[in-house]
This record gives sequence, structure tokens and C-alpha cells, in this order.
Amino acid sequence: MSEETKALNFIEHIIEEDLANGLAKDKLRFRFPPEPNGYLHIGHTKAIGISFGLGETYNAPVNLRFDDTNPSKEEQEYVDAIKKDIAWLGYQWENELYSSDYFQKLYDWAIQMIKDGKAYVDSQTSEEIAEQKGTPTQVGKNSPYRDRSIEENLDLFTRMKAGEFPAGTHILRAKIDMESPNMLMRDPMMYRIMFEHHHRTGDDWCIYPMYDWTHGESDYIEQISHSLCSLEFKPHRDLYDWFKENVHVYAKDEFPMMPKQREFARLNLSYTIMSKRKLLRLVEDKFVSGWDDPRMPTISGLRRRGYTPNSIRQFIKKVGVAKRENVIDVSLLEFCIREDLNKSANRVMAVLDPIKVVITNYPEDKEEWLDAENNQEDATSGFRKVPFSREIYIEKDDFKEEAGSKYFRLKLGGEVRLKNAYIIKANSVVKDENGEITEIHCTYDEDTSKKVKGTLHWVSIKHAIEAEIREYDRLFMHESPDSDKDKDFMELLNPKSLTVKTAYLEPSLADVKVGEQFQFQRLGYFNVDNDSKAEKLVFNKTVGLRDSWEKIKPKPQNNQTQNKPQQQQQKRPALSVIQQLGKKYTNLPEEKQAKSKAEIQTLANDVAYDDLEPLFGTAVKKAGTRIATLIALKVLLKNGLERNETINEFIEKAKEDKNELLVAEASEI
RNA sequence: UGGCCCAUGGUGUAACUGGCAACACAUCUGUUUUUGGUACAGAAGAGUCUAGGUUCGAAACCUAGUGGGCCAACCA
Repeated sequence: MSEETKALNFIEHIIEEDLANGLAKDKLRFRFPPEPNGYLHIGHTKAIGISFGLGETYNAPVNLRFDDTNPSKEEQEYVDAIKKDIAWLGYQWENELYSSDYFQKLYDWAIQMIKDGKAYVDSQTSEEIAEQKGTPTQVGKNSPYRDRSIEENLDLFTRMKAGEFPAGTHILRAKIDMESPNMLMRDPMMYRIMFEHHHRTGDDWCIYPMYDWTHGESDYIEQISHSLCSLEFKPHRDLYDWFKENVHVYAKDEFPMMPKQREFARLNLSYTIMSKRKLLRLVEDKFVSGWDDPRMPTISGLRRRGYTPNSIRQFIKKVGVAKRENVIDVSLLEFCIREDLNKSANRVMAVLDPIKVVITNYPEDKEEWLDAENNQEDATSGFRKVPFSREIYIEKDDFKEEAGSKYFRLKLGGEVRLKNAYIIKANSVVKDENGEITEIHCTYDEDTSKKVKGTLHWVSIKHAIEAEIREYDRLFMHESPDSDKDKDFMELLNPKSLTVKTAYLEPSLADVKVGEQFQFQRLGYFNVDNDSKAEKLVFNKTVGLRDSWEKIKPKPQNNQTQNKPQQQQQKRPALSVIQQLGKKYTNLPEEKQAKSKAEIQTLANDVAYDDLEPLFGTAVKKAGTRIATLIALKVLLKNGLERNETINEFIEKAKEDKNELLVAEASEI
């Protein structure tokens, strides 16, 4: 709605256009229609964000409607979980509704359609019906029951409802077109018989309406203006419209507006799966502790992991809305949570992988309580006291006996600052019989004004409290575990997705409460897990801090994920580099042109003629690419390639070009 | 043997009825910093899948091709 430079997505464009064409703004109405058969996940937040977000920007009502037409799968538990998650995200629905609220109305309309010859009862088996339906490339055949009389249809259908027939014996179908290229239009099913207890209507019904019939008409009854769903429902749109137009004839006074279905691409996140079925399997096979395991992409999992509603809403905003298949990099999600927590989380000190430091010139019985700032990003957050004493823990990673100048941390003979405390200098180490360092002996200096490169976090050993820390890595090793057709997704699981550690924390954390969030200084953001008790604290690592040291530090062993991108870059074929250089060629100043040219000439030595030839067909207007091709060609010729018809043609054509550089290059041959 | 949808830096999204391809993340440089964080400043990276066409001018419009996705549950 904002009047400023708007970068609207295609759905907003549609709405703006409808508004411009006379749709009253107060007629805008949206809905989010989950089926209560599972937990909501990060993929759903996109749909939620779109519809509820539209409601917020246009100040329009958004209904939460449970699409509960299949009692065999749906449960109240899921209804409750879904409501909780949406509310937690901070969205408010106008009405809490259920498709099952409309069962009677739907039934009445179905009767009307039978009377108008638009629906009929089919009494074949599901196999027979499936066979007659044809395939995407083959048309279907009419059912032998397609031309039953209206009376017979009415009789059968009312008896279906009355429970006179066993499940599977009859269905109600819309009479549309068995030869439609759209399979959904080949006399789709409207009702099936199901003797199942429904979580809301109990045993009132034994026939239940199908999705297409129910969903569209629910939108219609609620007078939804824009019904937004994901791409796979695109083919359903024809049917959505067909049902809608037919019912409109019966109800246009009561329900004047015809809703409009539009489809967007669903969200995919790298290294994670979104299928409810597969997520369920992770739960059932006990690979995770439950739907809310912090590694799960469910909303409840993210919540337990420490993701905030705000961070998720930001994420959805940044992800955008379009119709293109996409895979969002998890780093974007991580950026969003860091951005949020950076402002709000208090900083504390915790050592996850301890090594003991003895400050030899600090008196044994002395202790001091030093001031520590809670959050420098938040002026109101204040200070707390942290205890300092002769023996402290620092991270193992923060000490090396010897290290280069790029290592800012503690090394023998070197100095570092202890955050909120003194500057220490490492003098010697104590080792055990295996040569493992057990203690680092340091001396401290009370002058804290000195400039030192590194600052370490630490914890006084005698004041430290222990806690369990759960660190998480991605659940899958594969970038898109959902789409690998050769492998079952369970094979792609990361066996090291959970690491449990015992950490030492500063004592101010003694009475934290479940859900509280902190930044463990220099390590990352952590929250107090549901399992945490006063006697045994448990923290989850929400996300690490950005770590530029991690990227540059010398790596002891090959890390697969780190090496992969580099390999790809090295493998980049010479020809594609030449093409790229060519693209920019004509825009470069002369000296850079010369440089590019030299580079192309070098690269050309690694190019085979067969690979180069296709470039001769480059569009005329892409002069740069043609120049690069020409330069490379000249190298090949010089290396002994024989001229042929194609080559001559290419050169002649170049000579006639309007681009002078190209002509010049061509003339040199 | 079909129908529909999609194609813009590594990733994701923009570019209003054709007019210098922008923003975010990621990457890389610096500066500041008692977090190798944050903040700030900057850099690199795309002639918009290909080929034709329309036009003074095309990422956008048209045609064809290529590539990807979706469509055959008494699921939603």
C-alpha cells in the first residue's frame, strides 16, 4: 500500500490491479487453510506470511480455516498445535473456521448440481474409475454410470448420505469432460463414503467432500477475495473456477464475490526437508526427539532452538514471492536470527571446551567481582558482576604453544586480554604423560589500558557452574535431500547433527528460565532448553556468531564441505572464462582490454576447436563474445589448426561487422 | 501422442504501461571495537537460457528451441 517506490511481488501487483479496476478495498479478504494432519514447518511460514502479511498491509481480515475433510488423518492435537504456532509468529486471524462448518451447505449445493445434471453417482470400483481416467497424455473414457437419470442420482446420493452403502461402493462426481487435457477436469470426485469419526462433526456424516469441491466453496462462502496457494495447485484452478461458477448461480445474492485463486512457488531450504511425511518418519524412527526437536524445520523445532518470531518473519520477507522454483540458502535464515538476537540477547561468558589457566602471580585466596556490560547494543541492559580468581578456564582453541602472527589468541610469550578483566601473558605449560597440555601458566597485569590484539572469554573455575550444551549441525549432508531420486533421504542424514557437551558458565546464569536467550561471548547465541532444570541446566545453541577466523585459519584436515566450492571453481573450463572475458571486452578501457586479450590467448591453449566452434554462431550484437572467440581462434590457428569453411565464414562475417574492434581483430588474420 | 507453469550475479527477489539491470544474503578489502561479533566504508560478481523477430530502443512483447517443474490418491 505504501506510495513510495514499491517493489511489489506479483500477487501484490494482482491485488493492486484489482483495486484499480474497482474492487473495493474493504472487500479484500484472505485465508490460511491448513489441514490439521501434522505440524507446521518453515515452508508453511511462507504461506502464512503471504496471506497474513497481506492482511496486515491492506488491513484486511484473514481467516484461519482448517481444511478438515478427511477425518481419517486429522486430529484435534494438530489443530491446537497449528493455532499455537501461528499465534506465536504474531499473527491474528479474524475467524477460526472449519471446512466442516460448511458440510450441510456443500451437501445442499451438491443436490442442486445433481438436479441440474452437473453431478452424478458413479458405482464402479476405484480401480475401474482410475483406469477410465486416462493419463496425462491419453484422454479418459466416460463412466457407464455417467448418464444415470437425475432421479436415480438423487436417490443414490441421499442414500449414500443416509449410510445405506458401505464405503467404496459409490461416489459423487462432477460431470465435466473426460477428454479434458487437464486430468482434474475429468469428472472429478466430489464425495466419498467414509464411516469415520470426525473431530468436529462426530458421526453426523458418513460422506465427506473432497478437497477441490470443499476448498473452493469454502473460499466462496467466506467471500475470500484472493485465495493464495502453492504452485502445485495451478492445475486445480480450472476446477476451482468451474465449481465456483456453477455454485454462483445458486447463491449469487448471498455470496456475490467470486474468489480468485493464485499460486506462488513454495519455499525450499537448503539442507532440509519439508515433506510432512518425511518429517514424520524422522520422528517415528526416533532419529530426532520429536516434532519439536531443535534440528527439525518445524515451527515448534525452531522455537525450541531459539529462533524468534521476528527473525522468522524477517526471513519470510527477505525470501520474496514468485513463481520460480527456488532453494533458499540457510545462511539467510541464520542472518535473520543473528540480526535479531544481536540486539536483544545479553552477553555472558561460557567455556565449552575448557583448558585450565593458572595465573601464577594472582594470590591463591583472592577473588574479585568485576563489572561486565550486558549488551553493548542495548544501552538499557546495564551491568553485572563476574568473579575472577587465580584459576580460570579458557577455550582449548584459544591457546597454542606456537602460532603465526595471524593468530590473535594466547600463545607462549604472548599477551591477550581477558574480557572484562586483565591482560595475561602465557609463560609455560604443564603436560601429562601423553603430551597433552593440562595447564597453562600465566602472569597477569593490572594495567588494562594496553593495546593487545586478542580478547578471550573465560570463567573462574571455582565459581563456574556446569551446564549441558546441545550443539546442532544440519540434519542432512545433501543440499536438497528431498530431490535426490537415487537415494532415500534417510541415507543422507548427518550422523553428527547433535553434539552434547558439558560447559562451564559464569555464575550469573545460575537461575535462568526456560526460553531465555543469551550470547555466549565469541561463541554464538544459546537459549535455555525445555529440558533445563535448576539442578541441571541445558542450553541449545541457536546459531553461531559469524566467524571470519574460521575461514582463514589453517585447517588440519580436509573438510569436505569447505573444499567443494573451490574444486568447482578450479574445474571451470577455459572456454567459459573466455566467454566471460568476452562479454565485458568491449566495455573495458584499452589497457584492461589488452590484459583480457592476453588472458584469453593463454586460456585458448586449453580449448579444443570442437568446443570453440559453437561460439561462431554467437548473436551479432554480442560483439565482445565474438571478439574473444576470434582471439581464441587465432591462437588455435597459430597452434596448427587448419582453416575450414566454417572458420572462414566466421572471419568474413566479423570483417563486415560495425564494431571496429571486431573488424580489427578479424583483419589481422 | 498431451496440457499447464517457470527461466535475471553463487542464492533469493526487483526493475510500474519497452529507456543505463537494483536490493538482500553469501564472498572479498579496509576502518572502528575489551567479542576474529556488531557497526561503518568499499570491492568483485549478471549484457537477463539459446536463436530468430517486432522496435530508434527488449530482461520485459512475439515465435521456435533448450532446460527445469507440475498434472493419472475414494489425500490436501
